[in-house]
Amino acid sequence: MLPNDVKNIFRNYIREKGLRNTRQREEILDAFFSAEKHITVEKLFASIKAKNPGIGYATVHRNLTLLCECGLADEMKIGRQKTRYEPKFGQKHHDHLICLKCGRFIEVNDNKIEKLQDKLAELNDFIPVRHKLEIYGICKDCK
Amino acid sequence: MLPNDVKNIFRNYIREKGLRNTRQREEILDAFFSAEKHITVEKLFASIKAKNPGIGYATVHRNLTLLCECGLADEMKIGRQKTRYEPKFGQKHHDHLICLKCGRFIEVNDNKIEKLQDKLAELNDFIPVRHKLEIYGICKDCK
DNA sequence: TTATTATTGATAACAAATATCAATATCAAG
DNA sequence: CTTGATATTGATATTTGTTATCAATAATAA
Repeated sequence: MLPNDVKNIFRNYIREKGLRNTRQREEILDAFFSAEKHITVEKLFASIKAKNPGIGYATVHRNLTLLCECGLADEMKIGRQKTRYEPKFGQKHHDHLICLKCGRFIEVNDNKIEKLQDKLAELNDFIPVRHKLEIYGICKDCK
Repeated sequence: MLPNDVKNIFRNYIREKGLRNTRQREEILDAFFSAEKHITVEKLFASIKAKNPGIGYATVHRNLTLLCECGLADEMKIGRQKTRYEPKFGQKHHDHLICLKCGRFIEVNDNKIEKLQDKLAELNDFIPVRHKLEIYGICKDCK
């Protein structure tokens, strides 16, 4: 079961934007937060369709976009793979170690690196807004 | 004019692989290293076509891939934009500050960050191979 | 010079993301 | 609770960027 706060953020966003809540939206929200992290539209669609064969691909896609807009998801494109979506709620920003063999994502965080990044930006007269750090390599299980 | 070393790397790679050199390949190599950095296939194609209307899109695309293979180019995908190619020769690895307003790329490097990344990987029993750091924000001209 | 075969250029095929649209569902207002 | 306006859905078409196909051509070694 997912935290009520998540549902509230979602419902409030919908209300504020003058959108409407639907059975499908709730379903997609639930499924997305229970599913594996870094999921593709295709996989999420399949998992929802298993319980509700009526669901449409476009609906899942559209609502993942909506989740990104309201800050509950992050879109990530890795190389030539299809777009993945990562649920986001409360948790701190993190970077990724990505295994070149098995494709596994490991979430990591290093405050020193973050600070140095800000310094690096400042040095270039650049106002940092967000960043993305991906380290590609071989994970411990694939060594 | 581009350094002879670049041409030699290219020609040697072609020879070693049992490929053949062509007028188009030389043209694309020249154009790529004279063009703006982080160029798309489309733009490079257009700029070559201006001088040589006979050139084909597929040829440009194929040979950018070839340049990546021989280490003279890097492919980069930013968000939902089309793939960009960055000429690479001699220069050290670098990261990018990317302006959210004008789209400008600023190349930066920080040795401390690189070292901390290696440490971070090691901490997770992960062998780093390469990485990508992109800081998105507002550049000094767009403030 | 010739034979072999890699390359080219035009275009088809492909895959993922996005747009279209008639049918349906939501929800505010009465 | 009903109703009307209109947002959403689901199926599918379209678009977009990338990659594959293939006959004609061109590069290289013998």
